[in-house]
Amino acid sequence: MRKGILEMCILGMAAENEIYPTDIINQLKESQLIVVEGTLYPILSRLKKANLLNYRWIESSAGPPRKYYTITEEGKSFLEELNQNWTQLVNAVDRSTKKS
Amino acid sequence: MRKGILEMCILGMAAENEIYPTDIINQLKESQLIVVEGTLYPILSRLKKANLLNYRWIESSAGPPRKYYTITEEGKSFLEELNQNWTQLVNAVDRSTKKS
DNA sequence: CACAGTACCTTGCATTGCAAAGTACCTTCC
DNA sequence: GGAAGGTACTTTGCAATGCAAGGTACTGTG
Repeated sequence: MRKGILEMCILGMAAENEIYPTDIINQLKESQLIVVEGTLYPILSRLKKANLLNYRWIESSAGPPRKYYTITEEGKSFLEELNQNWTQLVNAVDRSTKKS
Repeated sequence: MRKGILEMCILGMAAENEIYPTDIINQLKESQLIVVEGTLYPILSRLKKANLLNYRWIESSAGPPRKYYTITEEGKSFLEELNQNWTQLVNAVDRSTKKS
């Protein structure tokens, strides 16, 4: 019902820039969405397995290499769907709570 | 994280009118929030057990008696909290998706 | 080489939502 | 008055989601 909110945010980020997990967590935190590793990694694996994301290893200047994720074409259309669902949910909740 | 969206809607309804389950389902459906019995009844039991809702039996003019629910004082403050959480979530998702 | 820092991954649990099936009451109609 | 059908409430078992906690592995520094 209220499925895929985090997926939506993550796919959205990957749609804009090639991005790696720690960065995703930090960006979400900036937006006040606290997400931890144990939440994020399973989502990324799921999205990869579903062909919505791809990744490649890129070496870091300081530290171990990182998995940089990018969105696939399939991911883009799924993202649109999620965006629509989200908008509908917000509207529906709005209607249901603002009803005098 | 995105907890209590349905709870919020249901508590919100009970805060306005004494209401019974089938009515809740219908009103939510009008707002485009599809909720089925298997979802609703456990929530109502939970809210009752947590002292956020009360109910009383009222006989129907046609059919079996109904459980009419009302919100408690405790429920009202919890509802405010849920409303705040919801607003924050909407803002957070908004920030995270509309970036650049 | 030991240590600290960064990054990735897994396991097990609690919560949430749903499909499906079940129980009980009430009215209608023959 | 009893069968049928509608309304209402309830339970069970499953799938998905999010998280805490713990674990592995790579890299630079002293």
